[in-house]
Amino acid sequence: MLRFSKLADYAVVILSALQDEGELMSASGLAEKTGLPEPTVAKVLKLLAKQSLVNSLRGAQGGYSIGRGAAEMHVAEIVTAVDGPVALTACVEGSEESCSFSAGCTVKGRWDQVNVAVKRALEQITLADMIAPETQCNKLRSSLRASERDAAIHS
Amino acid sequence: MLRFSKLADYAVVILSALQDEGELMSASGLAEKTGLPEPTVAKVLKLLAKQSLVNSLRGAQGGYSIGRGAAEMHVAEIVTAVDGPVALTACVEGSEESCSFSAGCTVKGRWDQVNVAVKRALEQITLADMIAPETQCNKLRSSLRASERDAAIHS
DNA sequence: TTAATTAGTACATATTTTGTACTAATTGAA
DNA sequence: TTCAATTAGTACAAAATATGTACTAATTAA
Repeated sequence: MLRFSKLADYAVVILSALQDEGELMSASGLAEKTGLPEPTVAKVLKLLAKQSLVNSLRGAQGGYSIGRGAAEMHVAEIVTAVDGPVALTACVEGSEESCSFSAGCTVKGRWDQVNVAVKRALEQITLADMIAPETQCNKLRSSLRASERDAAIHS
Repeated sequence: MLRFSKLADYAVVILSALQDEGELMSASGLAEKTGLPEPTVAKVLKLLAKQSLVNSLRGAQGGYSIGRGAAEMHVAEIVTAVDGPVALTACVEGSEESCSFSAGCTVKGRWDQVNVAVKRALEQITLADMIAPETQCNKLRSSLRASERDAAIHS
């Protein structure tokens, strides 16, 4: 099925809420605003803070603020921050654990290009795209045009 | 982490083996050739057959053959066949189950474009790309043959 | 010093994936 | 016709993973 974890979903919702607010917000405040369970929000925020996608401020009156503009924040980063690096199968180059069937394996290391392709796709969509309605359609249309061009060339 | 299931990995290995052989092969034969456990191979083949990525022939002397040329078989199809449709989160348009937090959710349905982008990326890579003309094994074999020839000539 | 707040870690539960087993249906051949 | 080989379909136990929660430590403004 190839899916992201729910945490990635939450992360986007939380970042969106944070950006919407614009100012420092506590984890509990964000939980209230988003309607997500507080411990989960806290967990996601910690993960995002580790990658500097949000700035954290400890202590009383502390809280979180968004780390950078929504247009400069790629989906790839967000997903990676909460779910770890994009590595679609065990059979990727550089992976420590070699699969036990490698002897007869004709596609060893070939998932690499798939990884790269997916990663690239995720890098071309930003948080801003996910929040703003117009940008989304425009981007879709233009990438559709691009792939139609490609198809025309290759055929 | 965003990963494919192992089944998708196996599917590619099996299809590759099937294509390499070129003729009708039984599930057990493929299991032997690939080194994968037989029940797993059988399971994958059933899933692939359902989507016509392999042709199945029942009965004695039956088996599986590849459904179409490797260059016409996209990774997207293979992954979809074994893992189900690409649907990265519950929050995709058309999804029956609306998430329980949709009230405060500002990114409702926005994962759609991410889905589309990933799907498109997977559609641009074929089984042929993953097998690649010169696999490591082929390279090894051919260089081995070459050195054997050299040895014969020089002796 | 105290209260508020994040950081880090560990863990029980729920869910999903994985691998296997079993039965039914189909087909070629003796 | 009957048998043996083989796929189709389904169900399920075990393993792996994700999820949500709790707890303790560290930090900081008042």
